[in-house]
Amino acid sequence: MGLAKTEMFTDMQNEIALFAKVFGHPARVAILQQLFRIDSCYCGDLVNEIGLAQPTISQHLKELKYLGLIKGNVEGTSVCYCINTENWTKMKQVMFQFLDQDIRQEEDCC
Amino acid sequence: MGLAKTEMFTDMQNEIALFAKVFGHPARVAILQQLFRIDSCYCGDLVNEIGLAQPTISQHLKELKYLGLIKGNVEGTSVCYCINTENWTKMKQVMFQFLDQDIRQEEDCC
DNA sequence: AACAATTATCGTAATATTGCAATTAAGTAA
DNA sequence: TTACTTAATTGCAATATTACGATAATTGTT
Repeated sequence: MGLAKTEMFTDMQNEIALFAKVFGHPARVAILQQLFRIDSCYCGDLVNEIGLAQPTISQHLKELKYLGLIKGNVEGTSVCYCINTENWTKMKQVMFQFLDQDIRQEEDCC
Repeated sequence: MGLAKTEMFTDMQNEIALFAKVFGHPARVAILQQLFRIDSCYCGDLVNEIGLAQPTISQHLKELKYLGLIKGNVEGTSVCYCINTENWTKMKQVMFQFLDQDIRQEEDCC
């Protein structure tokens, strides 16, 4: 199939999966780390830094933008990308709630 | 292609992506939530609870087990699955470090 | 206008993922 | 042994993802 049956799951479960999926490729992880690290965040800089072809980087940026985790600001012929800190914080709350499920559990059940 | 060029990225970036990828499907999110929630965690219970076919659940369990996030204990003809709390904690440290990159950043850069 | 620089989009090939029917494997019970 | 229960594996079809060459779109420059 290759198609997740999203209608079987809760909105929260689907939201967690969507955020996780976008982090599920090392190029997007690298892009985000780079955006956090540097001030100048032009698309071309990311292409040079990461080493994938320009259309590939552009495609990854599109996915990150679609989820609202980054913003793109046109500056002349370049586009300055950066983290959307407000949405990043919201995403963190969702992911932390999921990852912190173990706070009460002390032992493995089997 | 469909093939991530993992050799271009750091071990940490690939590790983050691997963990994230396994959370990138709502069925696996649901399985993990169920394992945290209930004590009896037989494979059959998960099949009934989640509503996907048994081979599909079994396949998702295999991926979670491969990453060390769950353990499977054979009990007669059943298999009792549960969270591997030690590895879950280690995974959390990796993911938290990635997600918490914004703690110093106050404003969007553009 | 013509050209250059930068990024987005399109099209396509290769690979990965998802889901399940059918089957197999492994244990239990009669 | 035979029958039953439960879970893993196999095989396959449908869809998704990744990567990039070619091209288009946009803006700036001369």
